[in-house]
Amino acid sequence: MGAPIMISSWPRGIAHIDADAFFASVEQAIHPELRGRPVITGAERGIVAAASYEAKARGVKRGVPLWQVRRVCPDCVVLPSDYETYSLFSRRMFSIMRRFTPTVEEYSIDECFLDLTGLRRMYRSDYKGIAARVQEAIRKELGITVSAGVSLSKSLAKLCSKLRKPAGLTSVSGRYIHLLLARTELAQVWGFGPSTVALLEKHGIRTALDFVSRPEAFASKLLGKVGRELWAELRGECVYGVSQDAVARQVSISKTKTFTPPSADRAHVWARALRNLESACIKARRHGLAARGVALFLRTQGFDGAGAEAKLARPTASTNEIAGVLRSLFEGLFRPGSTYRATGVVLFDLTDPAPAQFTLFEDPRRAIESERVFKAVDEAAARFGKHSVFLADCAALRGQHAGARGAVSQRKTLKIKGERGRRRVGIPFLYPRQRP
DNA sequence: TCTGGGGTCCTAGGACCC
DNA sequence: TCTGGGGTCCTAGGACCC
Repeated sequence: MGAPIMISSWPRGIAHIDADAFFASVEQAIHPELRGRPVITGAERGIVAAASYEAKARGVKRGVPLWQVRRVCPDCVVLPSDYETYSLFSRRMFSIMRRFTPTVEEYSIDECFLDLTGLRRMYRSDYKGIAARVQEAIRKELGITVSAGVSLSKSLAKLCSKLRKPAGLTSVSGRYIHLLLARTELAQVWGFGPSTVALLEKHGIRTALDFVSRPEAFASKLLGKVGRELWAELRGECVYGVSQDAVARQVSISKTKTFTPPSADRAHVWARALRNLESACIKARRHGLAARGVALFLRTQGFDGAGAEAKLARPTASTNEIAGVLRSLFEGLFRPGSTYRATGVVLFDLTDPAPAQFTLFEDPRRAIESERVFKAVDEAAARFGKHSVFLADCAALRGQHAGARGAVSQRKTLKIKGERGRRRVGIPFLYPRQRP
């Protein structure tokens, strides 16, 4: 028995659109011979990134190692992920939706929110009908299906879109919210992770309806801001707006790589870190961004992670400029005798590149030169493949001498913080996993 | 048999400043 | 030197999401 649900007086129409098995669906759209067959992507990583519905029907799940896939589904077509193509499809999908409403928030490569509020008259249709037309347009034009949920808030719309997949369409109006919530387990709520679920269960809460039936003060006190917001959202109050901006501003860029076999060799581990830095810088330059800080993580064979970060003298995306700082971080973290299995580099405090702002100590000609060099590197990479041009230290990866280290200079204003600390943005796997 | 990466945001507590 | 109050900024750590 739920408490009556209050709804806001403004009748919102929020839709959540979620592509079905997106990567796999795109592959099937492009390669008709794959339609109807079990297809998965993720060959390059050794785990399932996406599984087509045919594969799912055979028991293949996201995230499982490929050797397991071969066991349960030997005739599965295993493809490497082709992100360029997927993001192309993604952009086309979003632009189709923008024909229906300008208020499209791109939440991830295969998901978005639409604000349909106020459009019913124009389309001579209820919100559900508009969503159906969006679905149809995408199916016709791109050859993939999407599932849609329509309700009064983002959180509710997201629950709805999950209800029927693939190609499902579910709309829940204020009057029926309690029915939806009664059958919604806590873990299905967007924003409730394992910790929160465990906490709520200790208070005898099992379903989303149990949660919203408690007083607001309870949610607020137990879970803080997020708890209060979700409490309202689930009751049909639109707390999270649908952002108009095409893309949210990126805050950090990280590159992490596990390598096998693990290594205790200083030059090798350093070369790995440097390669991560190169990848991160390439991405930053591609997005026209510069970093004000860099962090390095080393992960040992056990579950230890050590990380450190430093501020940069000025915002930059030049591998050469950052390499010196990274080297210092590396020297502070690397423990001889330890065996490492992964390195991670994070560029953070991203900003627009600041042209021609130099510190007293550096040579402007050199910085400009460096910029030109990396422009050329990016062009070479575009033509010959990523890492076709690489810093001399990376030669360690190719079994050559790691000479020419003088090519990277040390920053004078280096500050190292949080040494030994486990820190920061984006690399959760470097942290020890919680024992259940 | 332990499965990879790539991200964002919130909060508590300390440092520092009136 | 002790005693209080109040505010801001930064950091480390958590939690979650795709």
